[in-house]
Amino acid sequence: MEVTGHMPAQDAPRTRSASIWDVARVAGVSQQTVSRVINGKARVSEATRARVLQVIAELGYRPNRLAQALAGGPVRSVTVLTSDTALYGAAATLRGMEEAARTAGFSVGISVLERDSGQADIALRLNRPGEAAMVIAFDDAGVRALRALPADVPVAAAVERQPDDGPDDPWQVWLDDRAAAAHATRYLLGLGHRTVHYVAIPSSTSALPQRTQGWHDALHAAGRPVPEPLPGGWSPRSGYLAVRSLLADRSVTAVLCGNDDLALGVMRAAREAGRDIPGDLSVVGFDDSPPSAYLNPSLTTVRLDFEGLGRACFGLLHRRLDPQNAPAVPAWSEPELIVRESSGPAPA
Amino acid sequence: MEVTGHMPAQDAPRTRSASIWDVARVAGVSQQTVSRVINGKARVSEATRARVLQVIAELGYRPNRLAQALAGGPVRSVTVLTSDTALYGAAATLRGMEEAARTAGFSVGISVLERDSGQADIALRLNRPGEAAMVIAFDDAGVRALRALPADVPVAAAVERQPDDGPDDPWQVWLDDRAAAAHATRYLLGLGHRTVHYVAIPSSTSALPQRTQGWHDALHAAGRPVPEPLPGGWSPRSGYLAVRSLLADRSVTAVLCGNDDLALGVMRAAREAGRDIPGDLSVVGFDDSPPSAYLNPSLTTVRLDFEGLGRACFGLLHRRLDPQNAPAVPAWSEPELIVRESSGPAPA
DNA sequence: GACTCGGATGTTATCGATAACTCTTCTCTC
DNA sequence: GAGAGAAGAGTTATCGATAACATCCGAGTC
Repeated sequence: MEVTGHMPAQDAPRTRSASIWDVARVAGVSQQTVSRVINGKARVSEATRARVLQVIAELGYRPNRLAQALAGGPVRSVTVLTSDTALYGAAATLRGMEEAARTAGFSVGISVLERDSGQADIALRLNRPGEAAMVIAFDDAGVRALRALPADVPVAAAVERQPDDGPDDPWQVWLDDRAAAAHATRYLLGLGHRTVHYVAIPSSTSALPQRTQGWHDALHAAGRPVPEPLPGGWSPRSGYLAVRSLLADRSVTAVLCGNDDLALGVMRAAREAGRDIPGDLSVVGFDDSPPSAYLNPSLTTVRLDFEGLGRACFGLLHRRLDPQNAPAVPAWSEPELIVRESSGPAPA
Repeated sequence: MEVTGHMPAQDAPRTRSASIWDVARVAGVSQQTVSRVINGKARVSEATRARVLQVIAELGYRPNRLAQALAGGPVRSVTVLTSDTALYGAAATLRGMEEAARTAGFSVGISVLERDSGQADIALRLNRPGEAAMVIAFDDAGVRALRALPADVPVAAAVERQPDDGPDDPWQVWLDDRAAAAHATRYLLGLGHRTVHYVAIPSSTSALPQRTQGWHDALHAAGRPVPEPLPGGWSPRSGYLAVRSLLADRSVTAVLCGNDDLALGVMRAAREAGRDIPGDLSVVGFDDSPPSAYLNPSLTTVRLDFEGLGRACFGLLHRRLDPQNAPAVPAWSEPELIVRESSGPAPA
């Protein structure tokens, strides 16, 4: 049997909670007045407001969000579209979004994008046409979802790439991982490494990803040889496979990885190849995921403020939905290189 | 043809997507008939059904979930209440729940419980009174939320503890980590360790947690000394702090940890204490979180099927909501000890 | 042929809210 | 003192669906 709401009042359990009508009846006013009190939009006399608020408290009344939304009330719910939440970046961004949204009184929906999810069903993931959405578009699936969203959906997105081509989309936030990658690369060069190899995460665009670009620029600017980037996936295993054959070459002394998981795989490959870290080989990751400080050796990595990014993304959406009242978009931290044990001077 | 009553506005903006009325008008039937076709509950002639379906396709009509829910339609949305999703167990369970729910056509809401969130506001996290919920109750906050939910909320929960006291709640799923902890303990004893120390995760109940219990039982049954469990938190740091002073004692040769993060901290403490793993000290974790296979040394741990648990939890909820049509609750895997490099024979 | 029966549909009420409009009162000008 | 404004509160329409009830009509029964 399905759960229905159309129960006759007689034998309905008393559990059904108070509606705006109940409040109105008890308070001796019209339900519209109750609505006014709730929303604080229109003017209500102080006496009436107090009475209504008291009745609301007594009855434990709480507005039905569905009804509010249906009636065209202010948007108070967001759906987050994200791909694989097993990845640290996406998961942390989601946490930031959820926290900010919840704090602002929004309810948060979540819908995970399959790698092969078609564009057609994206809109179906929203509870109603025009519902607000946030997209975590760090990978291809996310970017496609963002593109596939109908134009009438108010959306804000956390994206991987700094859009330096095409018109700026004011409803996007990103981390400057291009500068961060360049910084990490210069750090390694500064330790005396002749060049730096790079294991890349999958790109979300056809263009050169920002991290790859930053790494490339730094090498180029320093006049160092630029090796071919090694294509990796998201997992430790893919990092392991990407560098396994490379590490036999002792001239490879520094590896920058597109994320910490790749670095984990690279460190294992190094162990198996008999390379000492950081004596023989320096490894630097990206993300500063929770385990990285406790790895053996602990991982030098670029800390990325995904949670802050997520909060900012919601802040942006909030302003888009309600420019008048939404608070300023919170700032998030710049990427920061965290130096730990896995990196050191180039071998003599 | 004349339609009375709920006639949609003539001059509605074109941007608004099709409603059931639009479909009805184009198909030349009443909106109730469209509703019948959508829900397939009542009988509709084959010709009419075909025509309506065609119009639905043409107009790209999709039912508004909010309106359906408000009108008392079948429940098609769930809110997941969970505490800190930064923890692997909760995050993986959430993934399983989301996947299963999405596959079944449910929309998924998520609300993260703060450590100190009061009981009063739990019901406020649901979009309407009586909305379905799932609770990830692996810790104290989750358990309290589960208790605080009003009785009229259809809920299923993933809990930490096997309820062997009190009446069985048929709407709960759990992993048998008691048996798993016992198994892991026996494994270590079998390697020749005199006893096994245990670093505990925080308890979700006042009673002895299942993992602690299983560890205790195994030691007791083998007639070994039972050391005091070491209270840990959830983080690597807490594991590090919990055992730092202990490891000076060379008679401590085996440590079982309540989760992999604790194990990570324990391994670092061991490194600093100059203890070799697994030569001097065996470390076993719990969860089989993604990095554990790539740690140095790779971590022996108990694999827990959190995703399967999450899927099962949704399956249970689905059956609760719709006993007639919901598919069978999917099975999930038993805990399994994954032996890797971090454990070995007791030192001579 | 009147009557019942049940399948196929249409009509109306309802869910719980908001928006737009209306209706009273007062107060303030001139 | 009459009309303009504005505050405070009520009425009605509407959002997009489902449930309950009403209606229509052809087939079978006696």
